[in-house]
Amino acid sequence: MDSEKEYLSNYDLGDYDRPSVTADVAAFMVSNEDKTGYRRNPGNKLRLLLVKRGVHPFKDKWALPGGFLRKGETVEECALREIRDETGVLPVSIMYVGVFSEPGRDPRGWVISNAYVSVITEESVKQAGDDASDAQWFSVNFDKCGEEHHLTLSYEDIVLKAVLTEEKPGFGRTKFGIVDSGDIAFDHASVIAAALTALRSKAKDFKTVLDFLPEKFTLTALQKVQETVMDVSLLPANFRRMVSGYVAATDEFVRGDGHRPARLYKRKA
Amino acid sequence: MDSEKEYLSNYDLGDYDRPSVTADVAAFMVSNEDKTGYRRNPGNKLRLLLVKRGVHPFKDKWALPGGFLRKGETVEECALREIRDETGVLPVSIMYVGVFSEPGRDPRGWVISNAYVSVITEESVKQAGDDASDAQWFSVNFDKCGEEHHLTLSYEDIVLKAVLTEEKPGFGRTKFGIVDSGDIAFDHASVIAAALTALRSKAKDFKTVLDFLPEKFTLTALQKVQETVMDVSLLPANFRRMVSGYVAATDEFVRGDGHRPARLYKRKA
DNA sequence: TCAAAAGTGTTGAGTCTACACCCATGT
DNA sequence: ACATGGGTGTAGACTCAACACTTTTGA
Repeated sequence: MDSEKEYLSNYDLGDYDRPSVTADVAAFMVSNEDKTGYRRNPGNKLRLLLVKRGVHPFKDKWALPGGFLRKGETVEECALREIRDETGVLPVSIMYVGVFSEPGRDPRGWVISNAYVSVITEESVKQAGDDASDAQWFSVNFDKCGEEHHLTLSYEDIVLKAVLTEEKPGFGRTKFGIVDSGDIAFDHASVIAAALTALRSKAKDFKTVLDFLPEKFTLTALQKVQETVMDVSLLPANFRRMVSGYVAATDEFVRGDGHRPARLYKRKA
Repeated sequence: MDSEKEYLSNYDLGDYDRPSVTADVAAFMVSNEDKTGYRRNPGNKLRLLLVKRGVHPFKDKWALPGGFLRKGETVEECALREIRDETGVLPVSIMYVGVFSEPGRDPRGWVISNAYVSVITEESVKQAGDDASDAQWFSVNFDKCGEEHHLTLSYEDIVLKAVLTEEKPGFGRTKFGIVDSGDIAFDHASVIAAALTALRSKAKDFKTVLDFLPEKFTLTALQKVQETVMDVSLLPANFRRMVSGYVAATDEFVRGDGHRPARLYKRKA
């Protein structure tokens, strides 16, 4: 058959040079920090999962969890597999960020990376247990100082400080150029910046914010999460009204905090 | 040196099976159709560039322009190269849509595709000339009928009708499943739907709409473009006020249309 | 003169922000 | 008693859709 012959002769994909493809995941969590005052509410911290590389290149540097795409799976399935292998939990939600294909971004050769943002609840991380000491949740700070963006990731005495520049490639999309990678492996400082920017943009929608929280939660907890992720400050009165369409009240309360008990809410159907 | 040895021995990318990577571009244009009435403004049509495949698979079917990623270029550079080769013009803007990696989406083997949306002015297309008869601008209709989405692409007597379902993969992102590909090659019906959805979402921003227009334009032309892209109807009075922050008036006017001359505007600095 | 489109003004409905205020609790 | 957070009410600012209206032209 002519069509079959031509198909096989003209479209042997083996003729072409092919890149390696990876999925890298920026997995975020909002952690309750210890109370500071004797009846103050706990502060929250935005945390990001990094793994210490055990092999070259970038041996002993910190990197986003990720790995090579396997035949028979989608890029998203690859991302989910990688994050499950690192944390033992399946993320509540996962969102595509973009593709990173600049030549030379990986010293091993021609590697293009697909970045994802993932949101994980603190609860499920605690349940899964923290077996691997080469995977840690770093607290995140990302601020704009003039033209430069400063990304600071810290875990105990480890502090990674990256300096980035914002590049507007014509369309709405924002890319980040690396001025100083701050000892973060590959171009992952740039990937983290893009992922966090995408997450902050999505976190204007309460549905995204709800993915950070367990089944039942107080409205103040919800507010603190949005404030932490987006790095803003909100008035409680207005926050409650805005969120009211997304949550349903339960008849349970949280007592014992030295003030009026807070009602627990859950996601609306 | 130990690190160098380990580097080379452990990270030979040739050990792994690798996919072929492509960039496909949904290039949109807004065309001025012939006037209907004797002093009516022209209607606009949203058009999409498709190319007729000359080889198997999907020989003689219509597909998005695109091609394989080459070593040493980014995915975006690949997309720009492909669209330039098909149209002879460089798009005003190009936006990343997403990655398509479902196994089996390409009968030639393991191929993952990166989709882009691109916006091209009618002017520049006319200048470049329409040499290749295997590349044509199809008018686009994309409507939601109950649960189904109908994508209709037509050029002269050629009509491609695809039927799609909307899949919400948890996050805000929308994916489209193919019920009937309507003789569109590969999974490009799904890619087109995703690209158009992304474009419509971006077209709420006037900066995106301005990319469809030449340097100087009337506010009514601008309004028609937004209405065409987003498939909505707007009140002129309100549109003018909303857009006023994005445009600057010139002292030129368009005369000879049987009504009051319209002032020409340009993009604001 | 008249239809068509260009362009301006205004009104009322709704939304958002900031603030004032009361409630309930554990120490 | 009182600090603390939970929770409600509301006045003023602001935004926006709808509509009324005037202007300018070519046929």
